[in-house]
Amino acid sequence: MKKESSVCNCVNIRRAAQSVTEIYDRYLSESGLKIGQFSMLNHINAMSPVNVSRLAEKMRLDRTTLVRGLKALENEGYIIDASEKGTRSRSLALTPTGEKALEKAVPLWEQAQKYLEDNLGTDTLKEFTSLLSEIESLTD
Amino acid sequence: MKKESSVCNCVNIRRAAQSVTEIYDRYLSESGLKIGQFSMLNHINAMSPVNVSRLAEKMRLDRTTLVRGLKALENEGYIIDASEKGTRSRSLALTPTGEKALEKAVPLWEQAQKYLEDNLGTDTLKEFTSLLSEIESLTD
DNA sequence: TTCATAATAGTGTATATACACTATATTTTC
DNA sequence: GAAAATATAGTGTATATACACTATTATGAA
Repeated sequence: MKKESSVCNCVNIRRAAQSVTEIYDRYLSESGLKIGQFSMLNHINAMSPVNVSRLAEKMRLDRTTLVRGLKALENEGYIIDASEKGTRSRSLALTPTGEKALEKAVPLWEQAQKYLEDNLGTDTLKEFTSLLSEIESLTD
Repeated sequence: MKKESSVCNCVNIRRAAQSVTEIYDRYLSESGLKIGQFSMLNHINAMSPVNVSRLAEKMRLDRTTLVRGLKALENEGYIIDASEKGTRSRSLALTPTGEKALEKAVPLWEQAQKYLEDNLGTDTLKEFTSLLSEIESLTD
């Protein structure tokens, strides 16, 4: 009982993205992070201290998407905002707890990356990445 | 100022899926439908009368995802549930309003399909589709 | 220095997605 | 026919995503 692709390219890529998300989340599950949270922590780690707008720009996500995602990370104690009261721009950075979670997650993320590379083949994955980049550029 | 791909394959495909969604939603905007709603209406049209479980299976979406999406379509008067009171299984079908919306949306969706084909090239799009299918099969 | 403009952050609302769980109808089996 | 098993639907909660809008700080110009 083979499942056919949809005729709709949009539905197809959305389903594939969901599958990949599922794979990454499964690998990351031990760390307690979802791939989106891993990505946020990773970027904050590299950019700290960073404000929401710069982070959103770098991650190419809408700023308001990030506002919500960051809230969960703050509640879990993975990040802090070191900006002074009365100032507008935030100063986000990892807490030691956040650093630990990230350290634990990195090798799991690498396993997920390897899984995809092993299953698609290095060259295919490269082509695929290139195509994704091309597609993304359609809406710039 | 070229934007690099992320090293993370998951982030990359999620962004690309978002871009494609944006393209389709823009083409569909005149119809008042989002691509997800278009897809639901399309499937219901082809399968009616249909219950939520069979629809979810066909669309390869979680059933509970659909429950929420269908609510909006019902509120807008695009679909009705013709099942009798006290029964469990639903009997979903388009209303005349839903049919009109779908008819209006189909050519817009075709334009979006064409846009993607024109911009990626027919062969590339075919390869891409095949890759997406392969990726989706990783989580079966 | 004040007032207009920029930058920055956050909320409300909407769609998209799934998992764990509950609730009820339907079917099967003894 | 009653109990067990299965099918079906729905809710609560969580993440992911963006747009329209509001609010407030920071900056630049007159």
